Amino acid sequence: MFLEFKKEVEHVLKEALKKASYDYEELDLDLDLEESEHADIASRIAFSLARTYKKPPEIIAADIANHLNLEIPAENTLISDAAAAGPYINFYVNEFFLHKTLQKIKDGEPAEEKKKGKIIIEHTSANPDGPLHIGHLRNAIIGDVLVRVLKRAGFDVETHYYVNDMGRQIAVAVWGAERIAFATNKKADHAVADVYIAANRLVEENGEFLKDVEKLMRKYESEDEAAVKKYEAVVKKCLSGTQASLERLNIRHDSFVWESGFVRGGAVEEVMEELKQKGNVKFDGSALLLKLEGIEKELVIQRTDGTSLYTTRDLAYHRWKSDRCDRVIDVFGKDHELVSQQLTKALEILGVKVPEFVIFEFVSLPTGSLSTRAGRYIAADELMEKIEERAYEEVAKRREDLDEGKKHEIARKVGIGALRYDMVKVSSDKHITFVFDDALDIEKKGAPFIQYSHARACSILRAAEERGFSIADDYDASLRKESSEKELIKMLAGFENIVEEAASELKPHLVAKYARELAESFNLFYKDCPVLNADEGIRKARLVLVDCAKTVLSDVLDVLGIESPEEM
RNA sequence: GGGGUCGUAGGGUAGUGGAUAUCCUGUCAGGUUCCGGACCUGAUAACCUGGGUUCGAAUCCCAGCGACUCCGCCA
Repeated sequence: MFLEFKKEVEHVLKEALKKASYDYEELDLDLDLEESEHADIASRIAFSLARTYKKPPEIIAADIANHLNLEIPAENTLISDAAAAGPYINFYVNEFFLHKTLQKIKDGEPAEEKKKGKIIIEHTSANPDGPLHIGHLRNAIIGDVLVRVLKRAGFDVETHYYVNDMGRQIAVAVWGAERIAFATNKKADHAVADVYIAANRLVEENGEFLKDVEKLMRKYESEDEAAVKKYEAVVKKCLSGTQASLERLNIRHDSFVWESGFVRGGAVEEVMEELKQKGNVKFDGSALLLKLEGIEKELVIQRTDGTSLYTTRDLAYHRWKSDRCDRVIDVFGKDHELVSQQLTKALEILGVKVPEFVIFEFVSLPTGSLSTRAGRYIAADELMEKIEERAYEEVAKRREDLDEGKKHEIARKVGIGALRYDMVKVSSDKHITFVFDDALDIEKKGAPFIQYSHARACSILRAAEERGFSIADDYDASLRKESSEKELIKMLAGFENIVEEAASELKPHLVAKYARELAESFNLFYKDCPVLNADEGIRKARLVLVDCAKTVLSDVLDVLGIESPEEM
């Protein structure tokens, strides 16, 4: 509803500017509208007019305000009032706006198809040689929230997990599996990691083994049947574990795309040939280098022995993706920033539409940066386990009345929710230090705070039903007088706007911030405004509001990939 | 050495040119005859330094300092 309000403000303001003879169009000036704590929307245009018309902005603002025509019948406008406040022109919503906002939420999503095109988004894509750790978790959760935001904003979204099955690391793991048995009592990805780490040690100790590994890699690249079977067994085993972890986090990918497919299908070969023709390439011995504009270092696209490299294979993958959608989005760690630039330049040479990158900064531990080798990492599974345990303690403390199954279910929703919220609430270009105890501290104003508001709303609605109160449309909106109920409705009206913003700027943390503010707003309303104990008229009006708040709280949590428990 | 990102109360964090800088946490002081206190209210306390652009800078530019990171015929 906020967007409709903004449109009307634009219209009314433009009319006033014309009447007051300000040539904003000629001057190519923006109306400079912003949300503000002083008004529902404010315009700062007087500042920019001040220069041209050589008058103080306060005078101009007052002048424009005097020319505003707000004599519109109440059912045709969303504006109640507008006035100059110093150099600003402030606009306020009316009762009809509040009423329409609730009605729209109650009626649900309009059936109109708002197809905005197809997006392929790649995220997580961890090497299949071990379990996910907290670094991957940030990638996965940022990626998943972005997917949900974009879907909600009307895009057709397909999610990819790119499987790096051609690297040396995987080869070591596969080689290791030939001689070391997988532990049978461990989750699949953890069992693979054990073998990989043990194999790594062997290879480091004995140079002969390294040759075996390289032989295996060549066999795999040339599609040797036995090698392919061995690879598939190990990679699929590991991925099954990864998928289980992601599932637990409420994350699912639409498809897993194997890197090797692009080598085997000849796509990599094609890319290299085309780059030779279109790009500025040169040989260094028999290795092939590609000069990229604006990047100091040449990109090696073919090894001396003629085999392909990761980057080349990634180019083939991106071309393939690009043919299948309107926009390509990659969620990459900060360490891939240079790679992303190289990718972009090389794709431009190939005439392929370039991807958009969401780069997130690193996660480190208080003891230093993450390092699988040094054993400085926290496995995602371990973290989820611990946080659910912690959540269970909290639930058990508060809800002795519930049975075990119910308590565990709530603990799972609260624990995973807290984890997900923690990972998206911070802007992705911010480096974060992961402190285990802080993450486990569920008391902070994170997901549980928002879930609690939702549970409260549910609780009121449940009690209303028990007492036989119905949620009806025939309420009297004029009985709504408390500022906290009006503020809450305005917050509800802003939801779609926030989704749009998060989608266009690819900033998932905006949604997290909004969710918290909405919950805050609901809690203030809850404090100020009795619902069930109010007089019938007021009760009716407030029940509708509670119902709508519940809907939006649950919607925003869903966009964050967090479940909304009805009680907790 | 070269490039990039970041620097906001004791710790963490929002805010990409405009009104009194957001929120959490910490510390201190309060609040429930009422629908769930995982809640609410108040106090405390911050824009790294130095220049510049601008009517106006946390925000843009330059320099410095600090943190992290990238600069493989690895992935």
